[in-house]
Amino acid sequence: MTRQQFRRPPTAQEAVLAELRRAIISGELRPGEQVLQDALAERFGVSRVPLREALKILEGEGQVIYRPHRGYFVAELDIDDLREVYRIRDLLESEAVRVAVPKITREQITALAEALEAVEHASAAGDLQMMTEANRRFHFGLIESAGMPRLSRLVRVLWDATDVYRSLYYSDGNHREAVHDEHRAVLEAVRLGDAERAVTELRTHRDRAVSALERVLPAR
Amino acid sequence: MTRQQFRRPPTAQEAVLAELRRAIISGELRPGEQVLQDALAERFGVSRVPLREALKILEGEGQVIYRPHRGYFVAELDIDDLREVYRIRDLLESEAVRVAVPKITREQITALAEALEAVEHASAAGDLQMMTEANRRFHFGLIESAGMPRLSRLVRVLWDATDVYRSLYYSDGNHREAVHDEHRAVLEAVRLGDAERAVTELRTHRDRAVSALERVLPAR
DNA sequence: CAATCGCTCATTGGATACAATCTCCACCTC
DNA sequence: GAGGTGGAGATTGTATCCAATGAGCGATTG
Repeated sequence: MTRQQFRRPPTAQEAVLAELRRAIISGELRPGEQVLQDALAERFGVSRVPLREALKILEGEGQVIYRPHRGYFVAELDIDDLREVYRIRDLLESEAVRVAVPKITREQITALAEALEAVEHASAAGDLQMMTEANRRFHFGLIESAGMPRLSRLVRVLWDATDVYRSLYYSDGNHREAVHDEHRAVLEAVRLGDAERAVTELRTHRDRAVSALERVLPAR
Repeated sequence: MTRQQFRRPPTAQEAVLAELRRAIISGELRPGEQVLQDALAERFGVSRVPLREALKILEGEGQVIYRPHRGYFVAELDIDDLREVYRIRDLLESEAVRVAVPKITREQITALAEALEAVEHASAAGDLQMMTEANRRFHFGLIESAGMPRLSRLVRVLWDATDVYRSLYYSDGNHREAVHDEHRAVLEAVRLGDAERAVTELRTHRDRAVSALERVLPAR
């Protein structure tokens, strides 16, 4: 028997947290909007207690802003914020790649290749959700090979903060094409064991996304 | 009238959060120990609800580990963790300094000089608590001059994670002397507008602390 | 005697109820 | 009419109570 993954969320707070993330990424909860606890709790079928605990986690990640006695508000990200997030990602991800490439294993490279293919398949099938997911597998497969758990965690939070914009970027077919080429270039550099090359390719990859988004977003 | 600062914590969770931080830094709550909610809530004179919300914040910062249905445990930091934290600090703080130095103002430099003096006075007076506080003013005065709020926030969390060890380091008079010299070197480089020099001096400053701590900590 | 089962108790998770605070707007004052 | 004042209602903050889960341990069974 292939062990069944049976992943029920063990607590309501975790289930709510997952739902909140989804709602924020999907835009159901819009930037700047107040999170009305009574309404949301009722919608999720839980009381306000687990909802508030989930919100505290999001507060720590900067996804919502907390103002005492006023409540939680979905964080707004302007261009400057986006640039800062991507700049920090550059610093952290470059380090991760420099550490990871020299010690990456065959198996890990295989997993990267698999994720890369999954991205392209999902893209071709027009399944943006699955594409986003596979894209994470690709990038974090590489990053986590560095064996720096705290760094990986920070990068994950930075990705979460800009998830809204990522799907916006992917919705354009030309962007998706560019993404595929860039991924291949990264994987090739990793295969060759050329860390600096991988760092450069990843930087190109990110910079292209930022410039595209800069053209779409409000200037502050 | 010099406007009174009147800083009562507006909510119980914030008061509890501050107390928890203090308790963790001071070692009252020891690494690995379970945070017994009933006991702590009673000790702080609040119910478990605000306590749990404060713990969620600390969970997000990595100061406590949460295991569903089992509770919260004070995070343990071994040498490898310490090295990783300092490596990430290096990446982020170096960036902050490179951005900050070219655009730092006279007033901000004056504030740095003031903080530096406060560190030395507190050190001479043997007031480690005040020294720690002034030390933060010095370092974050510089970092925040970069005008990168998210980066500043990440660095703050990294500092918090190693606060326990920082006081350990300061408790040695020789270390405190070295700290003073290193601070002056940093400030001098900032005054000269030499960002790379400041980055190097800060790296020395950090590296010295890490090596000293490596000699004290358990090897994992 | 080893392994498993099932009970008990300590502890956490969550729902409900109530207290505290903020927002908003009608009203008053000058 | 500008500015301040004082509720009313909405919303958040916290205490209390009960349910759910997990750890420990003795009993049972092969």
